[in-house]
Amino acid sequence: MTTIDLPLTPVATDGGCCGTAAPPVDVTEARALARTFKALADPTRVQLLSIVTAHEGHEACVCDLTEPVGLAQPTVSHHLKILVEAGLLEREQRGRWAYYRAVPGAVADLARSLSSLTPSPATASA
Amino acid sequence: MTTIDLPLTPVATDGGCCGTAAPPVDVTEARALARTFKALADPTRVQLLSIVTAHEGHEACVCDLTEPVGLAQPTVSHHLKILVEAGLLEREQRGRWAYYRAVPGAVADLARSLSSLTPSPATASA
DNA sequence: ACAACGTATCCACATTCTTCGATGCGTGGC
DNA sequence: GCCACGCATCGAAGAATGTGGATACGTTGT
Repeated sequence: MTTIDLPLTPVATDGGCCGTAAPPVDVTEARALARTFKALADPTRVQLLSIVTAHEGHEACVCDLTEPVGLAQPTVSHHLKILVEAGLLEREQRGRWAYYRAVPGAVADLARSLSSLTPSPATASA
Repeated sequence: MTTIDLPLTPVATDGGCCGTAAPPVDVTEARALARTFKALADPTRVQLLSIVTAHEGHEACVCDLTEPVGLAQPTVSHHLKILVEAGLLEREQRGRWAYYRAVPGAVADLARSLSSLTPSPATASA
């Protein structure tokens, strides 16, 4: 689990020799971003998210996912759990089946946060 | 180092019970995406990319990065190498120093690929 | 109640990752 | 030529992750 308690390594308000033009991301934000990226840092999970998204009604049960990724059912459940904990998928149990669905704005929000790491092509005229 | 040789698990042209509405990402594309996401799956690397981006002239040497992230120099070099191999940073050696710079379109392209995993908010009406 | 089915959890193993000290390589200054 | 400096590579230790068999849990049907 390692629920890190934020030692908060100093982000170096101003390091030393050169000076920063704009404040970089906070350490907490970096950790949050890394945790979400870690959920997508596995080919199987990228496939799962894609397959679920491409599925009819944007939802799929585990039985639909084991064959495409070619892994055992416990492994697929494990990966799905990671995606759910990352806020990328949400689980809904209907009857005997557990349907997984992509959280609507999650991926778009992640893409936005990702773009915030890079400078806007016009912001820095230098 | 397990340079996987593309066993290419079948992406299940049509799995079985439900049927897919649109073709999900290819296994090769999923692997490529996962590899790039893995480069950002560490808080230190997210910080490094952000710090380099926020730096004067969008470039920074290793000596500017060790203090902000609070890690030893070999560790920072290791993380930087991973970011370079992921195509997110590029290295340029000027004199004694190695300057790292963010590849201009890399992050934006990654954000675009990320958005391609989720259905466009207008593409899927029903 | 019992059996069958779909999923999640538990446990163990193999692989990978993160980290840093020691060291080697290339550059610049004397 | 020699030393100082910045950085990369090597090697190792500890932690985290991916994987699947065995199994428990909840639901459905008889």
